[in-house]
Amino acid sequence: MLDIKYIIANTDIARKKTADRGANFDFDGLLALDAERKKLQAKNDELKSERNTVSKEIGRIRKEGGDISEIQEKMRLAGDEIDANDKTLGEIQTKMEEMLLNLPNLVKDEVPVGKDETENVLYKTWGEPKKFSFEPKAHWDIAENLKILDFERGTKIAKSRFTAYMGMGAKLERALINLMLDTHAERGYKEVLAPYLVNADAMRGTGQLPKFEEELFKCERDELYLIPTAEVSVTNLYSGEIIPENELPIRHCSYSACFRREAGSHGKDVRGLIRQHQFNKVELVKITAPEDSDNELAELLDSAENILRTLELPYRVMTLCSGDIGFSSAKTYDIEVWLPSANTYREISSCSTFVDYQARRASIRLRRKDGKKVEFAHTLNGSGLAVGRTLVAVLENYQNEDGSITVPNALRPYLGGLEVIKA
RNA sequence: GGAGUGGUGGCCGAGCUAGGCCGAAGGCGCUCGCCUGCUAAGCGAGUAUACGGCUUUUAAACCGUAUCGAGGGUUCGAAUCCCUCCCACUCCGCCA
Repeated sequence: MLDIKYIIANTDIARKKTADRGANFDFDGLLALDAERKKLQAKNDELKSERNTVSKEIGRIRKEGGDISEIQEKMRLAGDEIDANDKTLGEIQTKMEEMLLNLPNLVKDEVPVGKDETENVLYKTWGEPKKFSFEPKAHWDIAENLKILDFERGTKIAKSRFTAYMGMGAKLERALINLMLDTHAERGYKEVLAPYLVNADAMRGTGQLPKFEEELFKCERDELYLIPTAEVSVTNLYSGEIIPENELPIRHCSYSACFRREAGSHGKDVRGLIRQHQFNKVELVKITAPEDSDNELAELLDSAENILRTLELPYRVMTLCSGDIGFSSAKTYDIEVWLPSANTYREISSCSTFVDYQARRASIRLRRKDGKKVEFAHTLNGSGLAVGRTLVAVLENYQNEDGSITVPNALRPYLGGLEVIKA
C-alpha cells in the first residue's frame, strides 16, 4: 500500500509511475475522498470533544443533585449526528482502503520503463551454455527414462500439473533443498519453517489479496489459503510488530511447498515440471531499515545466484521493466537458468524489494535507536531457488548421451557421494 | 468436538457486581539528568500507536479524537453492562 500523504504530495509522480506499469487508477477520486474524509473527521472530532466535556459535566451535576434532563436530551441529538458522521466516515475509509489495496507499488527510478517482458533489460550473464555432442533431451524425457518423475500417476491422484517424484527424483529434490538451505545459512540466513495455510490478513499483508484471489487455493470452510510462496508466511510473521532498529536486518531462508492455481496459464508449459500447481521452493526473506534495502537487494540477488554458481549452472539476470514487474514490487531482478532442450533461459528466481509497500500493508515497523521515531520497515524477498526448476536445470544441463545424469559436485555430499544417476 | 477460565500499555498487574474523577494505580524494564572514586544502590523526569488541527517544505511542541483481543449494541457517557466472533490456557474426547 502506498502512503496517502505521499500520493497527495507527489501526485504527478504517482500518476506517471502507475501509467508506466500499464495500470489505471483514479487518483482524482482518491484525493477527493481524502479531502472529504479530513473535513468530516475534523468536524466530528469537534462534536465528540464537546460531548465528552458535557458528559463529564452531567456526571458532576447529577452528583450534586441538579437537573440534567435538558442537557441530556441535547447530547442525545448530538450523539445521533456523531453516529451518522461516523458511518459516513467509515464508508469513505473503506472505499479509500479498497482503492489503495488495488493500487500497485511505484517502481524505483532506475527501473527501465517498458510495456512487457520483451523490454526487460539484461543485467548480467554467468557461465557459458554447454555444447552437447548430441541432441539434448527435454527433462520430461530424461526423467521418464530414469523413472524418477511420474507425471501420469501424479495427475491420477490429483489433477494435471501435479507430479510424483520417485526414487532418485525424490532424493535429488531433497538434496537440492538441503544444499540451498545450508548454503544460505552460511551467509547468515536464519532458517524458518512456517505454516502453509494462512489467513486472509496475511495474504493481504504481502499483496496477494484482494487482487489475486484467483491465483490462490482456498480452504473455504476454514477461511484459510494455501501459500503461493513462503514469502507470505515468513514476511507476515512480523506483521503488526515494531522491531527495534538494532535487530535489523532480519534475514530468513525458508523451505516450503508452494501452491498456485495458475489460472489463465492454460496451455502454457503443459509438459514437465516447469509450471506446477504444487512445487517446492526455498525462499529468502528480509526485513530491513529503509536505508539498507538497496544493499540488501544486491546481497539477496547474489545469494540466489550463488546457488546456481555452486551447481555450476549457466544463468543470466534480467532487470524487469515497469510493465512486467510484480504488483507489490518496486524493483525486481529475475534470474534465468539455461535450459539446453529449449535452447533458452528460463526463470528460476525472482528477487525483489518492496520498499515500504508490504510493510505498510502488514504494518511492519521499526523503532530507531533514539527510542522515539517509528517508521515503516522495508521488505525484500527472492527465490533461492525454485527447487523443481533447479532439478529441471540439473537434469538437462548434466545429461549424458546414454540418458544418465552426472551429479553436480556440490550435490554429491547430499547423495552419499553418488556420481551418476542411471536407470 | 464437549466443559470451564481468561484476554488491560515493552513486560507483570490493579480496575472490571455499585458505568463518569481511567489512556488507565502500582511494580519491573528502558531512556535522559543528578548523585557517587568505579560498580551497585539512591534521587528526579520521561517512557503506546494512528488520524486530525498544519495548509506550498521539514521537524518538534501543543490541542483534539480514537484505541483496554475484534466487531456490534445499550447509555448523555463503557476497560467496566449486553450480543457475536477470534485467540490463549486447563480438563475430557479424538488423532499424526
